[in-house]
Parts: sequence; C-alpha cells; structure tokens
Amino acid sequence: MADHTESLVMDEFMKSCRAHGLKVTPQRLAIYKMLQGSSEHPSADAVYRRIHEQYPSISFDTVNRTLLTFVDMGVIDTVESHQGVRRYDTDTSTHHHLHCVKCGKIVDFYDAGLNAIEIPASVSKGFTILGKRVIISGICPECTSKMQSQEGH
Amino acid sequence: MADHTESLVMDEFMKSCRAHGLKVTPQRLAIYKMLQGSSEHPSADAVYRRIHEQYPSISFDTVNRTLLTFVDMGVIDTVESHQGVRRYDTDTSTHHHLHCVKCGKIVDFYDAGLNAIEIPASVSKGFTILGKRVIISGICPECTSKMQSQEGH
DNA sequence: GTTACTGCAAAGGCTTTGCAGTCTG
DNA sequence: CAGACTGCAAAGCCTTTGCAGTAAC
Repeated sequence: MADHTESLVMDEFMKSCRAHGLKVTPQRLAIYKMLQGSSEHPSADAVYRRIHEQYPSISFDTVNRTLLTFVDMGVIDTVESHQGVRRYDTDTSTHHHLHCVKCGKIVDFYDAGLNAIEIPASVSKGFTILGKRVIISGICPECTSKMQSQEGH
Repeated sequence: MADHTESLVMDEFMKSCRAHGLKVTPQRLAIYKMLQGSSEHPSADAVYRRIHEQYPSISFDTVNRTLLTFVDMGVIDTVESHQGVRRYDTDTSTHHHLHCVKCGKIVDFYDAGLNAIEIPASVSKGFTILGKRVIISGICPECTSKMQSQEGH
C-alpha cells in the first residue's frame, strides 16, 4: 500500500508538470521523490548532497534550478528567514514556524486557531492576501540546554 | 522640543553603547540618527547610500558592520524574508509584517489582538520564546493595480 | 524533429575576514 | 596609551546566467 500511495503521489506530480508545460525528467522525479517526507527545511545544497548519494551523476545546478521550478509550480515554498542560504518548505499547507535564533533550526507547527487569524481590514485594505503565518523566534530546547551547561561562562 | 527629544534619544543610544562596552564614534552616531524615523526596511546598501550623501567619507563596510553591531545591541532587528539581501527593521517593538511577493515591500502593522497570540504549550515545550510575529504574504495595492492594467496579458 | 532540460563553467552580488592606520576613553 | 573602530582590499559563498550537448514528447 505504501507503494501504491507513493505511485499516486508521483502520478499527480507528473500531471502537474505537464499542466505547467514542463517535461518529466528522471532528475525532477528523483528530486520530487526525495522531498516527499523530508520535514526539515533543506537548502539546495542539502538536497543536492542527499540526492547525490543515490544519483551521483546529478549536478548541483540541476537540483538548484529544479527547486526554483518547483516553487513556481507551487509544489514547495521558500522559507522566510533572517538571512543565510535559501531554504525550502515541502509543506505548502497553512502552518507556522518556530525559528531557533541560535542554530537556525525551523520547526513546523499546526494550530487551527492560528490559521484563523483575522487581519484588521484597515491594514489589509487593497492588499491581496495569499498566505498568513505566525513566526515564533526563540531558542530551541537543544540550544537552551547547551547554554545552561556553559552558564558559568 | 524636537531637538530636545532628539538629543534624549541620542543620549540613550550613547549610554547603550557604553553599557555594551562599545565606543561612541561619529559613524555610529550618524548611522543611528539616520535610522531614527526611517520606517522602510532598508538594506545595508540603502543605509550606506543615504548616509553617504551627508557623510561622504564613510565606507560601506563601516555601515554594514555597524548595522550588525546594532542588531547585537538590540537597537534594530533583521527582517525575515524569502531571500534577497539582508534588511533591517528599526522598530524593535512587537509588530507584524505584510510582505509583497511581487515587489518585496514590507509594511509594518500593529494589532494588539495579534500581539496576544497564544502558542499551544505542546509546541513551545522546551522552547524559549523571544518574539512572535504574524507574516501576511500577498500583493500590495500598487502591484495589484499594475497587474490589473496589464490584464489582457 | 522540436523544444526544453541538463551539466559545466563563468560571472555576479552580497557578506565576511584580515590588516594597518586612526580614534575613543 | 591601550583597545577598539574605520577604511580598504581580498576572499568566500551562494546564486544566476550562458551554452553546447542530450533527452523528452
């Protein structure tokens, strides 16, 4: 059944490519497949390194350009951040982020209440809203405990 | 009175420098003063170009490093974005952002209700929360009307 | 057979690092 | 005066662009 579900997902992806006038290539299939189920928010380089293990002939450029293409297609998003390399979000549904200011880790979280946030009409006037997200910045548990263990400075 | 208020602000800034063990230099004063009242979210280059007009001997590097120093001091923040050059936010109080995905413009907005957002304890567990922000992405009025005027494609 | 995609290479843009001279406290 | 800051230059990353060969349709 896992295989069945997986092939359905890939079928959908191939349809989406054709709908956008894009060709279905082995590289695109491999990258898309790899992104399924990756919940960390990888950079182009991270995707490249992982996919390169099982597909050594693929180039970084193809991975990089494919990710940008996927963003255009709407199958992934770019993550907002306080700078650094571009990172991608494989979950295009509405959700929220915790940003660790120490290690840069980004954790997804889901909350129906936050999804329902209302923007005051006065601020959204004339602005076409496409998405809403709550960003919590702070220090993740790992970094917090690291800091406590070096507390005496 | 404007002068009085202004010098108070500068006094506070100089105190803050000393509190952080930093020296008060003409460059830092000039940059800080320029940032007061700039509500667009400028890049290092934008700050440099503006300040260079009235302070031609200042270098880009100094501006760039000073802005990073100010972030460490906590007098400004970096803006979260979906890539591009680093931009700064001169307002360190809690507020929210509208991001135009077309032109990259970022508009501040204030809403007490949104400031009071509650994060589910299950997600914030172990995470030290430093700040919360709602990011609305969409298309600003200017870009919306541009798109409508070229509607016929 | 066309048209688009891949891989390689180079260029570009922003940020970071190193250092000598200069200035603040 | 000592330590820090500035300005200049170079190095580093990541991202973008250009092109010839190759693959999808």
